[in-house]
Amino acid sequence: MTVSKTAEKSSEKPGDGAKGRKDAAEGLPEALQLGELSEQLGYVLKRAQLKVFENFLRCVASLQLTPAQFSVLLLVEKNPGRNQTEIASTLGILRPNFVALLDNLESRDLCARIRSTNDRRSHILVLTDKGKAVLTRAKKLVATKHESRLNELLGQANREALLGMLSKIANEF
Amino acid sequence: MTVSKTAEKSSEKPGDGAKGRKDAAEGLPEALQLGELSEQLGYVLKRAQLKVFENFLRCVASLQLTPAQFSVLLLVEKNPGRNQTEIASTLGILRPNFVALLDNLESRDLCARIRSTNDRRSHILVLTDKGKAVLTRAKKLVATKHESRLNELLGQANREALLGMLSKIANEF
DNA sequence: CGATAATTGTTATGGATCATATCAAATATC
DNA sequence: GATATTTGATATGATCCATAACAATTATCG
Repeated sequence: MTVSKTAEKSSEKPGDGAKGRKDAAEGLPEALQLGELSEQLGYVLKRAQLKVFENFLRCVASLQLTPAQFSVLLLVEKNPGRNQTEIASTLGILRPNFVALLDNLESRDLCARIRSTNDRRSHILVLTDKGKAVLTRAKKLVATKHESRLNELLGQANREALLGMLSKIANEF
Repeated sequence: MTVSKTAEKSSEKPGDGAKGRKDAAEGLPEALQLGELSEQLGYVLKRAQLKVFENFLRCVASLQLTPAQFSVLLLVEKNPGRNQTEIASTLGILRPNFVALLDNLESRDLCARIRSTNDRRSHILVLTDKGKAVLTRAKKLVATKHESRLNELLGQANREALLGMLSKIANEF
């Protein structure tokens, strides 16, 4: 967390090598220099992602939804009748790891597995009434508390540009 | 990983609800609709971050460096003489988890722990000669193969704008 | 048709990452 | 000098990510 605090005042020299500089006597904590790190795409991307997830969790804390769970609900709502493999793979989740995630949503009566009639191997996924209601509330919370935060921070135009560039990276990098 | 691959060999169908429609006869794979998911900041951020880390690993594969290890080397080079707690905390790494990371770098003779003379509790961190050489090569690989990829994809101006917005999110969200 | 291959959901499992509690040694504080 | 704090370290658990393997079902094709 305490990362890019952007070096406030480096009045003194940073590295003291091995010979002494009494910190307690001098007082200044002396922030580190990030240097080229702040220009590294991966570094800044990861930090931003952590902050965004953290904020997301706070915003929907009342509904007890993680970003992954929210994305599953969104995708199932938009594509009702798909099976586990389809939903999981489009989210980049491996099938084995998707089982526990679904178990959780199903145990909370947000989502249901239904045996397909034309392929009795697969489980068709649908949202329950409660799942739809929770998702609706989640969308509202995310829109008003989470995504709106971006507009305040970047402005509408920049926000759209950012999403566009990130999508491009996600798809074409 | 296999997310936005736009459904290659999935011989499935879209929403068939519970009643059957034979897919094998029809043919079309019919990709899922991402819907609002593609507008979710967290979703697209995470996907982009995974792609970028993946690409980073490929680019510096010859040096066997992870993004985290690279960031440690960069920060120690820029701030020689700092101790483990300082380096770890500015990277957002908890002290206990930083130990194994450092053990690795030290075992490969890229970094060294030196007992501080004025505080014999702390370990001063410095890069070894080999560490400096490896970091120099890593920087070159990252600049020419990794970061340059962004310019090709977004252009110089957009790349800078992207980094600026991500930094803002990382610091102010 | 029937033997074989492939798919679906699942379990088991291991690795990597992340967080907390705790400890000994050294230092700071009062 | 007694107590508290800091530093690096260990142990441990949670969570996430990836692979192998399995039973049930379906597809393939000889």
